[in-house]
Formats: sequence, C-alpha cells, structure tokens
Amino acid sequence: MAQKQKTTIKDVARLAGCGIATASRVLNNSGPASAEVRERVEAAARDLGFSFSAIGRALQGGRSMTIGCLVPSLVNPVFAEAVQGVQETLAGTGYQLLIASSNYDGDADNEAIATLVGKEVDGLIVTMVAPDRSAALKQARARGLPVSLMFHDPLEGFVTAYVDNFEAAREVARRFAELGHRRTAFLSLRFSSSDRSRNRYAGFHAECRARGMPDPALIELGAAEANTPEVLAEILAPLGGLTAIFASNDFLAIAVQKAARLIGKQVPGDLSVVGFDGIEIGRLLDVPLATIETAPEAMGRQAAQTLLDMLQGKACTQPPPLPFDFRAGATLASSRTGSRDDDQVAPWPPSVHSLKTDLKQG
Amino acid sequence: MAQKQKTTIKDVARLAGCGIATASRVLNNSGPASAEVRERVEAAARDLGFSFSAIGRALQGGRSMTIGCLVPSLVNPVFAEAVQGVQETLAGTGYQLLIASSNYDGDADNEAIATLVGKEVDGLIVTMVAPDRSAALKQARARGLPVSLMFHDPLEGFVTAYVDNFEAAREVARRFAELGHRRTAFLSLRFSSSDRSRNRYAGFHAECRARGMPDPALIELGAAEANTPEVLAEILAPLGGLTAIFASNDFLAIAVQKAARLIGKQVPGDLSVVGFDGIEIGRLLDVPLATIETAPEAMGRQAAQTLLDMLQGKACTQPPPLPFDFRAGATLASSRTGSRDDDQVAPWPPSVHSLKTDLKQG
DNA sequence: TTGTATGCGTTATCAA
DNA sequence: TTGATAACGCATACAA
Repeated sequence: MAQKQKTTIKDVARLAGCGIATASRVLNNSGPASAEVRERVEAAARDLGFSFSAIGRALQGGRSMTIGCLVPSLVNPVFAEAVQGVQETLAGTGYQLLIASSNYDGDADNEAIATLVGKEVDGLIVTMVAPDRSAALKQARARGLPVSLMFHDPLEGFVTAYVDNFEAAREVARRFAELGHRRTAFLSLRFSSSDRSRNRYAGFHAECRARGMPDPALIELGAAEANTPEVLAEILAPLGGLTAIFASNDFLAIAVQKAARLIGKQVPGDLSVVGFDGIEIGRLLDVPLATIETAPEAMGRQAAQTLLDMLQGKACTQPPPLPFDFRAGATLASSRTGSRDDDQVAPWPPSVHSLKTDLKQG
Repeated sequence: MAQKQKTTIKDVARLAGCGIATASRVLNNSGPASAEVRERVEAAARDLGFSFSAIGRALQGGRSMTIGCLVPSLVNPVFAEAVQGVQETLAGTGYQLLIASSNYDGDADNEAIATLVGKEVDGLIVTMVAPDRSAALKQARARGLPVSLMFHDPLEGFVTAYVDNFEAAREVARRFAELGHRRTAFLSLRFSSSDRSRNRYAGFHAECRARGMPDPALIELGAAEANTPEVLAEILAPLGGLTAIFASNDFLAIAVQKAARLIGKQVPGDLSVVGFDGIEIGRLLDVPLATIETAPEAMGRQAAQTLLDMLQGKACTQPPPLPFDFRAGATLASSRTGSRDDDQVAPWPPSVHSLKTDLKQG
C-alpha cells in the first residue's frame, strides 16, 4: 500500500550516520558541515524523499508561515480577483494562504477569524461585514497579529486597500447630472451588510443633492430578487420618471438591463444604467456596461504587500486609495425627458424597500 | 501595544492552580475532572482569552485538520464555485482549507502540491493540468495522503468528481446535427493543457463523424486572443460555410458572440454558438447562451465528501459522473444553408491553429 | 565541525 | 480525580 510513515529528519540523520542537528544544518544551509557529511545527508534526504514538516518548524520557530484570508465569497469575481492578487504577491515569499469565506454572514465572519487565529496564522487579510464590530478581529489584533484590510474604507487603527467609494459614487452622480438626468435610483444588495454599499450610496446621494436633483430612490434587494429579472422588473415598473439607475455592483446592473428589457424599456434610451466594480463580463455584453472600474487584483496585491511589510516590522501607514476609472460603456446616455418641472408632477419615493429582505445583519 | 505572548494551556493551568493535563481534559471534555477544578480552569481560560494552538495539536495528534486544495484559477467562476462547494462541505467538520492556484501552469501545479504536502495537509482536493503525470501527486499518494480529484475524467487509481465531458460534447453535436448543421468548429483555450477540453473535442468529433458530418475544425486560442474579440473575429472570418461553433467554455462562447457581431454575422441566424459550463452570466446576456450546464458547486461538494469518507477510512469507489443539462438559451438555431452538397464546394479545414499559442505545457 | 539536549504546545499514558 | 512526563518534528544553544 503506502508508507504511512512520515520520514522525519531523524530518519535522514540515521541513514546519513550523523546527528539530527547536523542534518538540519545541512538541509537548511544554516551552519557549518563538512563536504563529506553534506553529501551523505543530501543523498539520504533524496533517497528517503524527505521534506520538512511545516508543523514541526512552526512549533519551533513560532511562525506558521501561513496567512489567513477571509472574504465574503469566492464566487464573486471581485473577491476572487483580489485573492488572486494576494496569491501573486505571496508567491515566492514562503507564505501560504489559508482561505475562508463567510457568505456575507457577520457571524460566520467572526467564527472564521477565530478559526484562522487558532490555526496560528502569522497575519490576516480580511474583508468582512463589519470589521469595526468584530470581537474576534479585535482579539486577533490584541494578540499582536498584523491585520490588513481589503475593500473597506479607512478604519481607525487599521490599514486597508480600498477605492474611495464615496468619491467614485459622486462621479456617477456627476455623469448623470451632466446628461440631464434628474430622477435616479440607487440599487443595492445587502445594503445594510456592506459598508461599501453604504458609502457608495452616501456619495451618490450627496452629489445628487449638491446638483439640486431629487434624492435618489434607494432600492434594496434580497439575493433571490436580484437573480430574478422578472421580480426586479416588477420593482422598477412603478417608478415613473426614473431615467437613471446606479447599481452598487455590476451583477445588479446587468440584472437591471435584463429587467428593463422585460418591461419594454430601452437601455440607454429610456433608462441609463451604471454599475460598479468593472468586471470583465460587462465588456462583453451586447450593450457594454457603463461602470466604475476598480482593480480588485491590485487591491489584493496592495493588501498582501502591506501585510508583508508589517510582518517585517516596517511602519504601516495607510496608503492612498487605489484609483478607479469611469468606463463609458454604452448603457449611459442623455435623459430624454427635457423638462425639469416634472419634479413636481409626481412625488419621488426616496426609498423603496423590497419586501423579501431576508438578510442577515452584521 | 499588544501582548505578543501567546497564552498557552500552561498559563491556564498555572492560573487555575492545576496541572496542564487536567486543564487539557477540562477544556477538551476528554476526561474526568471535579466540578470545582472544572470551574477554575474554565474561568482561567476565559480570563486569559485562551484558545488552543492548532499547531501543537497537529504535532501531537499527527493530523493538521487542514485540507489542501489546488485549482487552476480562482478567477474562473467554475473553479470558484467548486471551491465554494468544498468549503460548504468542510464547514463544521473541523477541517480548514488551504488553497493554492496554479494559473494553469503544470510546473506551478507540481510545486503547489509539494508545498501543500509540506504543510502537512491531511488530504488533497485537486484539479491540475496533468494529474497523471504529476510526480508530486504521486509522491503524496505514496505517503498515504488521500487524494480527491475534481473535474478530471476517471483516472486509474484516483477518485474524481466530474461530468462526462465526452458524452456532454456528443450531446452538442447531436443538437447541431438535428438542426441541420454540417460545418462546425470546436473552439478551445489551452487545448493541450486540459484533459477536459480534449475529451470534449473527442466526444464532439466522434458524434459529428457518426452523423456523417465533416470533421469539426479545431481552433486553439491563446489567452490573449480569447480576450480580444477583434482577433477572434479575424480567425473566424475566413471559415466560410461554418454554421455552428462549440466553444469549450462559456467565456469563449461569449467572445464568439461578440466576434460574430464584429464581422456582421447574426447569432444564431448566421452562426449558432454553444458553450460549456453553464455559468450564470450566460443567462443574463441579451441573447442567452446555449450551453452545457454543469454543477461545479456540486462537484466541489462531492469531491469534499469523497475525501471526508477517505479520511474516515471508508471504502472509496468511483461515484458516477455528475449530471449535465443542455440549456437551450437562444444562440442555437437551425442552419440556414439547406444544401448538403456544399461539403464538396470548399475543403473544410480540419484544424486551425492560432499563431500566438504561447501556452505552457503540463 | 559535530552531536546532545532542550523547548515549542499539545495530548496520552500512567502512576499516584 | 489528578498531575508529572513522554512524545510529536524541528531548530538551536551549548558542549565536545
């Protein structure tokens, strides 16, 4: 069958006819050894197919050479790309990635952090529902564990790799305003469980106000609704006068396009749509999606680099936000309704909450 | 600052005024202890914020409670979903996931396996370029490490969670044939580095033959070309008489749609397109993608379950392939060219290799 | 240049 | 019911 026996450095030493310390020194190049012994040890290691046990090393050295990473979901390409960026940066440094995902659940978040810490990770790269309220995260830091945040806006006492969600959202409002849009909506999934969505709404709202536009309607969706264009269509249909929607992420924006088609609205003729994130697939649509393009992979790289710096004891100051870009696409056009007076025609609902908000709070 | 000091069970024992063995028993509920001592130990652990070191445990118990997982890429939603499925299944079992990705590189593959093994994982869940030729994987198994494959067709000596790529591809050829298509093409990325693509081509090819159709043209793309519809358009343009394309994955199929538009071909009017995988985004396209729908998450779940069974010493027989479904979509229609004689009009290129194949071999 | 012995945090054994 | 102690695989201080 198989040699269930793990070969240890002891076996190597025995076969090479030397002490384990010598074997260790040879295999690690960490001390003196005669060419003769060196030869024997290396041969023995090769013959036995020996490789070090990371566990023994970790126990002895106090470092596990493992980084814990927590993201809400790996299925969301934004986070998948970020993790990819982390992997890239960590590759070759000797650190391995222990990955957990929370499925956007604040409790699972906390538990995952605790488990990661239990695994003796040397550092944490984290995107969670509410990092500011996580007891486990606080405890991890109390233990002296370096923590690097991703996607979160700056938070007291943490270093984070992020884009300025507020500013990016203002940019969208600006574009809408310049094209004559007045009545807008902000569409979001799990609004209450994401500081990113909140900040995007805040920026969008602020700029709309600054431009004298009516407050955007706030539409919150449950996960089920977002995946069913038919339901989304029903929600959008009654919003007469609406000419532009800012979706908190690209998937929602694509769903809006689909829903608009269902109720006979042209995009962008009747309805302009702008997304957020800049996922690749948006480019490939028949009507390419206008969106705020971010660089999740760069975010992962920066977060990882920050953590590596911390692990080396370097000072860790908050870097500036990563850049974003407005991608024009083809889902944004000027508003057809020229009149500005229609503000008075019908009251504009400031907030539309969908019924099935079965969301877990962080 | 912070208490860099990790609190160990020794600290707990000291504070509780008992031996470490007792503390261990209490905290693990693994042996007798008086209610009195139990109280003290638990209080001490709470006060110190104690949690066990997984490393010490692993060293002692011989098991790290960690599963190594290798996939080609996390950015591909197919693999991301599979990993998600693995996570789901592992959640609550006490096992953590150590994730590595190879970026479709056969060498990186091997290295990753070696690293994972060095980390003392208790088992491996793997999708790699060439599992049959991986020395590291062979060695891992020789050590007695349970290995569970994902996406790979059955391989001597391994258990795998897969869909029958050959059969699924035959199904596509059947659909093409029934709609009167004759001249077809198979489009693939990294053909030589994926047994999945090879088996899909084989099945497609076989069924085309069986139906008396000309052999499908085989088109291999480099990654760069696949992401640039313009280049893809140039490749497709000269293939006169082509009425149906089977793309080895949905991303390629979407790129084909885009490319077809560029050269003024209607989908599905002038060109039918069928993809593979059934990623969610295909549904949201203006012309929803016809595709073979697979269940990557179920694949991940099955692979994980298989591994858990192996870890419990259960017999590990190869389960049947996971089901696939033909998703109709709207990119598949009957061929316009009614004549069957056009087979003789122009020679049909059996294989079109793109120039920039900068692919690494496994 | 080499080997012995110690300790890292845990659990299991075994004697008290 | 308890607690001292050995082991796990490794690196290292220290003695040879």
